[in-house]
Amino acid sequence: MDFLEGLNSQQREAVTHVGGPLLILAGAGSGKTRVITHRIAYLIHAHGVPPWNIVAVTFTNKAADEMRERVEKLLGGSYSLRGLVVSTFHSFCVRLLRRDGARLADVRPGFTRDFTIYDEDDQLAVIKAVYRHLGLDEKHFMQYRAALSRISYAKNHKQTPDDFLKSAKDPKSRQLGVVFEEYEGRLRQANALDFDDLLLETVRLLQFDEDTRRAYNERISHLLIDEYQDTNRSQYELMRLLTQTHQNVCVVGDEDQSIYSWRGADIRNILDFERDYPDAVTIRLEQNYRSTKTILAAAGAVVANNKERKGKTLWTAGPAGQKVGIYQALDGENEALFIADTIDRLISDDPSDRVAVLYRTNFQSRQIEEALRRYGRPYKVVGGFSFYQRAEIKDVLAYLKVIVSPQDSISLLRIINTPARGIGKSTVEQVERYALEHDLDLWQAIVRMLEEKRFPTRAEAALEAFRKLIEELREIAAVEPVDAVIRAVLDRTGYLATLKRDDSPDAESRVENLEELANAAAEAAERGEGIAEFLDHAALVADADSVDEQAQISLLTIHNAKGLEFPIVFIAGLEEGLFPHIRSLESESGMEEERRLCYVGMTRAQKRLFLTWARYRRRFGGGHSEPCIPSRFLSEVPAELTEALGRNEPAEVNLAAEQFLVRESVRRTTYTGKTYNSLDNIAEFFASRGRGREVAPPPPPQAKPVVVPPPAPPKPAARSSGKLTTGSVIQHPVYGRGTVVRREGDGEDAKLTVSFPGYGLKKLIAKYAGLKTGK
DNA sequence: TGATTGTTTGCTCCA
DNA sequence: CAAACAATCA
Repeated sequence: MDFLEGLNSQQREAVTHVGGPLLILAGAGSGKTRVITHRIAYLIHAHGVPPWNIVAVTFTNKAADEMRERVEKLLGGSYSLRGLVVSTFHSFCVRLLRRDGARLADVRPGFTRDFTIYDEDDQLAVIKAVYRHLGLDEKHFMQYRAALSRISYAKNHKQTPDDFLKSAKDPKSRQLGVVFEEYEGRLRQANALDFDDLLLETVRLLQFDEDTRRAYNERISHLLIDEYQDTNRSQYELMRLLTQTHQNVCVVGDEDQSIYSWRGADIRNILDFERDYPDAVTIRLEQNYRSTKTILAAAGAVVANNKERKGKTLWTAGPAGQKVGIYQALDGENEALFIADTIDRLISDDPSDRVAVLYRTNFQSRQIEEALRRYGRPYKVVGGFSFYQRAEIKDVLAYLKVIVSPQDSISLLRIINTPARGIGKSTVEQVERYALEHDLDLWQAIVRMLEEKRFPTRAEAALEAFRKLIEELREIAAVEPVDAVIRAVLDRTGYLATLKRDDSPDAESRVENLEELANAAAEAAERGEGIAEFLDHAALVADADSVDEQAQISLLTIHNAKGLEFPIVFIAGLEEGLFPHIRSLESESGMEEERRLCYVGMTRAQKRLFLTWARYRRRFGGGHSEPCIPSRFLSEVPAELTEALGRNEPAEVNLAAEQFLVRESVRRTTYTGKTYNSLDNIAEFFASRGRGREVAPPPPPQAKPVVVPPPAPPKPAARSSGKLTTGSVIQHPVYGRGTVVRREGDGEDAKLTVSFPGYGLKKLIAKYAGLKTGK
């Protein structure tokens, strides 16, 4: 096994330098994932390091899975990788706390290893409750999110509510200190940890509990940390605490790609590594294997405007490539149409090219999605509104949380009257008041109040039924696997029945989502996961984990694009106030971070890069357009590396020349219904549009629109749907060819489960999906 | 109590 | 425009 083959000399050095701290400064596209995976394989193979002595930390779960697979592949199956830990910091901490966290109770009273994880929505619910209790409101005091971010900042800087109160000078800060205090109190009472706590409490445990610390130090002989530039203070301390015995820590990062300071990432961690570990060896990877010379030079010129950096020069042996395309659109719609039109042409030329459309904020995806739909081009959106954020999913998960941890009052509040079971606002308030007075969690309060017969008869019956329900579910949970528990929740709470009674398309998709959740649970159960692990997974999945690298067109924020590469990249919305974002304009450091973000975005491109901006953009859906100033980043790209598209070169793209004409036709065809943000919903999209309406046949799919094609309407219902049986091959307007794997019902109303290569299983209603029998 | 309607207000980025 | 909240009515 030769792990050094195909590596350049710096990469080799990074792989083979063993013993002592190592800092790898890896520029964009310099093959750092490759270095890490090869290094792990090398440690195991050449140095006989047992896999269970190695811990590698990555930024996303997906990156972790991939890294593991790549190491496995490198070692060619001749080693078992049992015990090798590759995960995110957060997953690592959760596992550590669940396994060895019992003694944390000594420093965090009430803590048990069954703790719940509070995500941002839960945190918001806590803050809202605290505000309500203190008689504060968002308008006169502070926005919920602002308060949360201040609290998070304080926590990450090792401030307790007490410290905070002591250092508070003005009344507002003092008030916030009280909010902070109560926020922490409520989390403790619920035995819940927020995302900050997961890291912080692990640090505290390791500091306080010498046995655990020693055990982990002995076990971990080699620690590797990816994306080191985005670690925060607790992650840094964790690294220090875990490398006390062996100092074999290898960190890989690039200060030019630090884009998470708002999450506490501290760029000093990487800038000061050599000071923290005086015997550290530093290796620079400066050869880029990803982008063309032009793209690299353009991105480098932008980031060169930053002052806070070590400074490095990336070079590539690759071709010069085409110039960076810059397009000035009239407005957001026109920008989206330009992007869709250009993608359509590029993909028609070379279907193997994958394209990414990157943007600063999620809301920008909407218009681009609409434009792509009009061109009939399937796409995948990463992030935005994720599966686990949907109300129905959160509801069911809240039931699970309450089942596992009765103290979890936030989840309890969520489900106490969902579906409606006669426990109204006033009853809930009564319970809350009682709980507060007697220092109980809500569940305890309910039980006690029932015993003391404190409710009017109607409320009492409802609450008694609720208590029974939860207790029954708990009994089921004690013996049954997760998926069975979810089924029980869906059935016994009447949740599913309530949804099924509702015949809106919305309710229908909710049922499907729940179906999906149950499937996911069944898979988890097969892997031997319990409820707690399933919940952990749901809490720790990231948007970026859902990236589909096969997708031909991906829409995602630049943040989510970190670590990825695409042959063709568009960055949309390069306007002052949007990118750089308005909230970063005030401070120099905020500005520099935006610039790094721009650098990250640009360096995702392998062959072709387009930067677009709009002269007018609407802030809110219905409002009027506001004029925009082109982003400063556009002018930081040297003019000789760019070419203006549209306006001056109608041959290149016809849209600009016809801008106003385009707008006319766009106005007529704009779809004003619900927004859909993922490919999964496209079938539904077509379905709801086709309902009860006469529609013209769609344009031929491959037609090259000169200006803007009419929206691709759904194809008329296939008359032949009666013939569709298991095994039939059909043609879908979006997913292409697929095979029917299951059928429920007959004729036009038949529900089909179809397997589409590249998209997986999709459930379709024959009548609405616009299917044709394929050849 | 709970569903329906009316009104307001708002857009970072994310594990 | 659309979610979130408030107010109103059954």
